[in-house]
Amino acid sequence: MYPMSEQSAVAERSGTSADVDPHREAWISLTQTHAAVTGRLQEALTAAELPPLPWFEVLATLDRAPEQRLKMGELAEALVITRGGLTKLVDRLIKAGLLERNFCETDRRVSYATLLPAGVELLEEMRPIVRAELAAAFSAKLTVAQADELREMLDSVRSSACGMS
Amino acid sequence: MYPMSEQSAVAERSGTSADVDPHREAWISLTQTHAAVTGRLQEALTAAELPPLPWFEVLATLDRAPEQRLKMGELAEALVITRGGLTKLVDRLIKAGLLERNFCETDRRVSYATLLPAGVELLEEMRPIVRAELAAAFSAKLTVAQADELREMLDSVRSSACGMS
DNA sequence: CAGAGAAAGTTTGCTTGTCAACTATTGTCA
DNA sequence: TGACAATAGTTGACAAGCAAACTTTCTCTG
Repeated sequence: MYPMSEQSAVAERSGTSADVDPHREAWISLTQTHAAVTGRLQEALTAAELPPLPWFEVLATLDRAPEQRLKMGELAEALVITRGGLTKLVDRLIKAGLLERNFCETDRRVSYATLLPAGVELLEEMRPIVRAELAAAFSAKLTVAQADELREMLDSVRSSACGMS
Repeated sequence: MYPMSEQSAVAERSGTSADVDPHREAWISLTQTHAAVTGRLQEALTAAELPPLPWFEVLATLDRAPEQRLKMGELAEALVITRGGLTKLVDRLIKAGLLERNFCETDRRVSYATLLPAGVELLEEMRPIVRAELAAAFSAKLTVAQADELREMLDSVRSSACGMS
């Protein structure tokens, strides 16, 4: 990915400040890895003529939820996107017949996004592709235990990032 | 972040397939952590009335490069964005007087994005904010050694993801 | 050397998500 | 109770990035 022949030159510049901040290095890796894996997943889904990755995230998140439904706010938080963004995203999935919007009786402000059978069906179709790509990316060089360790570290960082906003 | 009171219910749904795939769990953590930290960085930069995060990434990447300049293609790859996307991004930075576009003598197809003094200046202004946010997110619960370990794991995953495209 | 093909960048059209404003409902407390 | 604040969600305008088509330049082969 990187031009390896120039890597050392890139890294050894006489920078303006004391170089190689381990946090920044870790952050760069996080960013690039996220982008790389996301790209691969997208690519695989497109190649299989399936909907884009955010659709999968919605379906998978709802599938794991208690009644296969979630408040819009909860779903937005789980996907880490804006509420406004989620409204439109859900609109698209509803238009595709995968989801349904329900309104709460006790609190008429809240609305639920509910998974429909067609959504489950599509999810089952997308899952193997996603699973295969993730397996290729993760288990190629990481054991299951390491993957778990990775997850724990990431969760630590996330909790730090979320806590003090 | 998650509604903890319902977490067990969410996790223990009688799913359609054998639940808790460690890879998927790790991937979810990766996604959410990335989004959370990115959000915090954005927020901090906006609060300081500074340009958005992608601008910092461009400046920081060029600053580390040999002559403080990079081919458009190399830069796009380092930032993991499309070349088309980078063209516009660089256009904006040039319009802001932070970068300069140079053309190669020996190969007139390539063009370089070169950091200008104003860009270095702005970078120095942004760096402490970014550094502080990353420190808050990472060093709160991770030692330096752990951060390094995290980076290594992420790099493994990235190399797997990049290798077979 | 000519011409097909590859490579580097840019441009165009479109999708997607964010931000801020807005509506509607609920909670609070004086 | 009644007004004011808080919460949930939606909407509209806008910005940012992607995909694909296109231009230019280089490379390689016959």
